[in-house]
This record gives sequence, C-alpha cells and structure tokens, in this order.
Amino acid sequence: MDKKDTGRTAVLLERVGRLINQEAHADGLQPVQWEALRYLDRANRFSRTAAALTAYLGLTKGTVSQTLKALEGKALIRKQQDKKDRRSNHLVLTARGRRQLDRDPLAATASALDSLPKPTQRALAAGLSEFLNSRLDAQQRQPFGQCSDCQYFARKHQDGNPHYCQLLKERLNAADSKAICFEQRPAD
Amino acid sequence: MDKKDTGRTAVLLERVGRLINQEAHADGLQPVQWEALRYLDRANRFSRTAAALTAYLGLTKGTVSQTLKALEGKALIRKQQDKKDRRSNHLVLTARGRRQLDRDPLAATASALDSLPKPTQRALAAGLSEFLNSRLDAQQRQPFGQCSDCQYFARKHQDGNPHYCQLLKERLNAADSKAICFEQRPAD
DNA sequence: CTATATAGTTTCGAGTCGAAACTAATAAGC
DNA sequence: GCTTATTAGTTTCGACTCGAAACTATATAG
Repeated sequence: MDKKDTGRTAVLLERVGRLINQEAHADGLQPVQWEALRYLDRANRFSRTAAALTAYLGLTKGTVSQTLKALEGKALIRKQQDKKDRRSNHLVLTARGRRQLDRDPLAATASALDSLPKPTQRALAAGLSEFLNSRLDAQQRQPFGQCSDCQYFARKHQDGNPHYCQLLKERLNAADSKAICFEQRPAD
Repeated sequence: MDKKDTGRTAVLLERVGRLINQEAHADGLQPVQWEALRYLDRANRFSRTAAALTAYLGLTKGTVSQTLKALEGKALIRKQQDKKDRRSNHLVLTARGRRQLDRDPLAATASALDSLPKPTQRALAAGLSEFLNSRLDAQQRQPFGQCSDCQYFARKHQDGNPHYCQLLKERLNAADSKAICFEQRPAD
C-alpha cells in the first residue's frame, strides 16, 4: 500500500460516510438526532448529559442544545435535573424514544455488513476502530470506550460485590460495565 | 461476529464518517465542494458533467447545481458548453482548482491511514470497497469504477492502438483508462 | 411537428452548525 | 463570607446543505 492507495482509501471512507449519512434520514429524524438517541441508549448513567454528548459528537454545545430541544419536542427524550448539581440535566430516553430505536436506519447498514464474509467483517471493525481512536487521540477527544475496558475499572471490587469505578467512586452493575462512559480511559 | 457486533461496526462507520466530515472543512470550502473537486480530478472526460457528478454524489441535481455555482464563483472550475449537445456543460478544473487540491484536507485522513499497520490498511480498503459497492448496488446507483475494470473496455483495441470503449465508441489513452467513469460496469 | 425526455437553474423552506452573548448554579481564592 | 472564576446549558444569528418543485432550453421520438 503506497501513498496513492491510502488516498484512495480515504476517498472511500468519505464516500461511505456520505452514503450512510444519506441512509440515516428516516422517520423524520436527522442523522445527528439518531446518533444522539443511539448514544443515550449506550451511555452509562454518568454520561447521559448534554456535555458528554457534546464531547461524543465533537460539536459545540449550542448545536447539541438545539438537537436535544428537537428530540424533546418529539417526546423522544426527557430532561431531568440533577439533585446535587442543579445546573446539569440527565437525559432520559422516553418509552417512545426506545421504541424509535427499533426503527434505527443504521440497521440496514448493519445487515449489509452482516452479509460480508466474516473475516472481512472482523478486519473492517478492527481497522475502523483503530483509525477512529487514532484520530480522536490526535484531536484530544475522548474515546468513549466501554466502562469495563477502563483503567479506573475495578472488577468485582470485593468478592461477590459489584464492580467499581475508582474515578467516580461508584458501584457498577453488569449493564453499567458494558456501557460507554465519557470518562473512560483505556487500560494500557 | 454476531448481529450485535455488526451493529457496533455500523455505529463505528457512522462515527468515522462524521469525524471525516468535520475534518473536511478547510480553506473555506465545504466537504461536498471538496468531494466535487476530487471527483473532477479523477473522472474521465465523459464523466465530467453535472449529471454524472449528481449520480456520483447521490444528491439531487438542484443541490449539485448550487455546489457547482459556488465552485465557479471561487474560480475553481469552469463550465464549457458541449459543441454537439448544447444543453450540457463540461466541467473543467481551473489551474486554481488544481492547486486547491494540493491542500485537500483528506490528506490528513490518508496519512492517518498510512500509519496503520499495512495488513490493517489492506483489509480496511477491501472491506470498505466491498461494503460501498454492495450498498450502491442495493440502491441501484452506479459504482463509478475505473474505466479499465469495465466490461466495455477493450484493451489495446488493435495491436499498437489505444484502448477503446465499446459503449461510447471512443478511444482511450492511458490516463483515460485509469479514470473513473459514470458508465462503468464492472467486468464480472 | 407535436410529445416527451434530458441538462441544468432557480426559488423556497427546513434543517445543521459554529460563534458569541447570555442565564444560572457551583467552585475557588482570599 | 464575598468576590471571581468556572461549568452546564440556552438563545440568537448568519452561512451553509439539501430536497422538492417549478422553470428554461435543447434534443429526440412518434
């Protein structure tokens, strides 16, 4: 693979991104609105805030605020004020929001991926993940990896006890541990 | 790789697309404007029209018309009326347009790709290409492959002569043959 | 010689996005 | 305590993308 080839691959990435974006218009939702719903579905309870979503998407907070307003208007999410810090809101998927995710247009992408040969699938996933993380790192953006792959994650804190986050000093149940977290820092 | 994994990969694709799009804002040009310049740089002489670009991008002709107007306003392209069919214009990169391509923000993407391990690079390129073609096919969109990989391509039409396109009935020089074509249909 | 198809433009309205100014609540310095 | 950041989030504005639909002009088919 010489320089011309990687240029070719970069164009390929651009085109695939554009294609997916075009397919992501569905049910009257914008691509970025779908992305927000997906995020809220996968983020752990510490990460379901406008600030974390802003970091995840790499947009400005003003832009994200508008997206959330639109989603709230469609009754797909709800804002719930934090008891301790009354500046901040927890974003909650409504039942309707969860139902909306059943019609996620990204399912078409996933099923197209699924019809590729398994080794191709694995290579694609690994390559994309490596590329994404290297770019996020270069831009000093957070990786938003899984909680259980984090350096602050203590597995089975004490025997029989739940897992534990040494940064946020919080207990983590099984679901929490598989969710993505804005504070996540990959272990090694 | 089960269904959940492909869902994960689909999200990865979405995020990478979004990231590249964000990086693609440079020099006062919009991502789609860069994409048009790149297209015009790679398309053969039969494919450098608004109609072909419209098919390539998968947008409506009205939208593409605006993009081209903007590029013409910046003196990066020129429209040149076809002698035979006066409805249609040939799009020509100006010298300035060609110089603009030297500052293509996609170069950052390419160099990030280049720093991945070679096998990862190859797998990524192959996987993306396979995925893209399968989606384009599903949407009945043209693949815009290289002229020389086309079923209408006659290599060295007669000994010592240039290559030849059996669809457009035109001679093809070496550069033409490596360019992308809106009429391209992959051989087998 | 009219019908229709094709290449492209224009106008409009809805939406994304960043910049910057803004409110309100919390944390930090002294 | 009291002032001064800092942080969470909203609002407003302007530039831009995009699709839909109506439009012009040229070419082709019956």
